[in-house]
Amino acid sequence: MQTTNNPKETLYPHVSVDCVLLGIHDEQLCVLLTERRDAGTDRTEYKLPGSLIYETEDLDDAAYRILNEATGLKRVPLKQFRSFGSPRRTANKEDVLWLENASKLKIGRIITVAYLALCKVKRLKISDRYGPAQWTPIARLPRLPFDHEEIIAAAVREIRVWLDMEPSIVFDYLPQLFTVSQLRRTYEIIYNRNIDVRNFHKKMNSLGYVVQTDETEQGMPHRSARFYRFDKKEYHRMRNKLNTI
Amino acid sequence: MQTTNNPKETLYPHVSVDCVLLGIHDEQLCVLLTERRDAGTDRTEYKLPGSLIYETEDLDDAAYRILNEATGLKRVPLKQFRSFGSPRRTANKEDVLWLENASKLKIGRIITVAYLALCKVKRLKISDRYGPAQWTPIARLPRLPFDHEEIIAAAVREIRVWLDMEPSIVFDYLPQLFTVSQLRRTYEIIYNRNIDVRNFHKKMNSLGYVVQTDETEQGMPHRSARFYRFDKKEYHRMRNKLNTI
DNA sequence: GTTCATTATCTTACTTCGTACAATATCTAT
DNA sequence: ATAGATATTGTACGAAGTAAGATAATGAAC
Repeated sequence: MQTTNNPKETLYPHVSVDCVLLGIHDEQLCVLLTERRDAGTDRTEYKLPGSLIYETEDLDDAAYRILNEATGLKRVPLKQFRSFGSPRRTANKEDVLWLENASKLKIGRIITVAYLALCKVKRLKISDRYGPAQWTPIARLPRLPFDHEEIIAAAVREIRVWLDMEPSIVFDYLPQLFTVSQLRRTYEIIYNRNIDVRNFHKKMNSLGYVVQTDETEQGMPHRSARFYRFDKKEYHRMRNKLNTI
Repeated sequence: MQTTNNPKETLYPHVSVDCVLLGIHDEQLCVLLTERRDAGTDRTEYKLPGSLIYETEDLDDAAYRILNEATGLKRVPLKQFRSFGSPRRTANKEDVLWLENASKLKIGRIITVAYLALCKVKRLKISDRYGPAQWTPIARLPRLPFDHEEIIAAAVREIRVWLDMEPSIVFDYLPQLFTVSQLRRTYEIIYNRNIDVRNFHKKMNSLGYVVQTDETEQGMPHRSARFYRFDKKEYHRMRNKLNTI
């Protein structure tokens, strides 16, 4: 491990960015965890995808870099939602050793800026930086390093507020054409509560930016459902109108 | 200025906390700015109260320290609302020079975690750390260092969202006993729009946690207004009930 | 091909909340 | 007593959320 003889260095906190990438798999809200490659032990451990920021990198840029390294995606809406900087974050020596090993830096303390996204990944990429990634239900998280469990809990609370204020993020997540059921199930899983089918229909029709198509879902063992699409132009038109009042 | 010979040091970003302390003065939303003590020039310049975090200090603790240093207050609700870390924050050499002078550190880059509060200050304290502080209308800000103007703009947007979700913060700001007009004017100034007097009355009465007292405002050149008080217990009872649904 | 299970879609009634809007009451100063 | 100022109060409408029943379409089972 590379260290330095200058004891002053530990004065400076390190700054990292962690991404809480949420998705739905097997009807469950999941978070993308990456394998922590630890030469020392043979246990498989997981962590949030994240990294120390580069020397001249904006926080948002670091978040998009991490998103891309972990998933291959580029244009998913990412939201900064909180920074975590308790000195006790690095209380666990094992976590610090791992990070020093990975970063080749002497680590005294780390402040992390946490980002959040709702994203779909077709094939999980095995990136250069991270080991294999895995979608893990938030209800069944393994033990995680640092305060990653707290960060994930905060992200789950936050995405509900975000979705309330910016409904478009759910359409980045869904396919171009989707049924009312798909949209409703997505909401149900994110908010972890049941939504009345009929009222949801009415609500969706009243929005104005979710529009019918002529296509229907085929091959289902019941009445086929109509496909809808998200009208991005209309959405932004309505949103601008709101902001000018 | 104390520097170091180790060029590696510039690798590490510095981390600071800045506080956007909002208050109302002369019917205007104001932010508390502290004088930037700059030996070099004789201009008076202002900045947000803030400081580099101490070596083993939590972010929230740093924010409360800064609040206390700038105002003498201790228990005001403070909310972390965003971190700012663009490398261009330190594009202005003058700002960097000032900070290096003040901190006795070589500054390459600073990431700042911004906090927000609504607070009333009886007498502005002249702290050891800061020069004289001043309440400045957000509509008439002077030129500010770094990206402090952007931070303040974000804080003003944020406090409206915060107040929507946590109405209690406005009662920490008002006196124990307040009139409907005082409450309404506070809202009007924070949201920068007029609110119908009658509808506001009705709304306030429906809340349940704003209760009448028998006292009235005296010495006004018009009909005396009734004093109300904030029922903290009832507020938290209702809030807990909401969370369990 | 009739029935059944299942989901989709449409509808209606009720409640809650926000909003628009004007007259009367009370206090001080003169 | 009057003027000037602010406090207090009620009603009607429409929008949006909620609860709940009826009908439609489809594949599967028989």
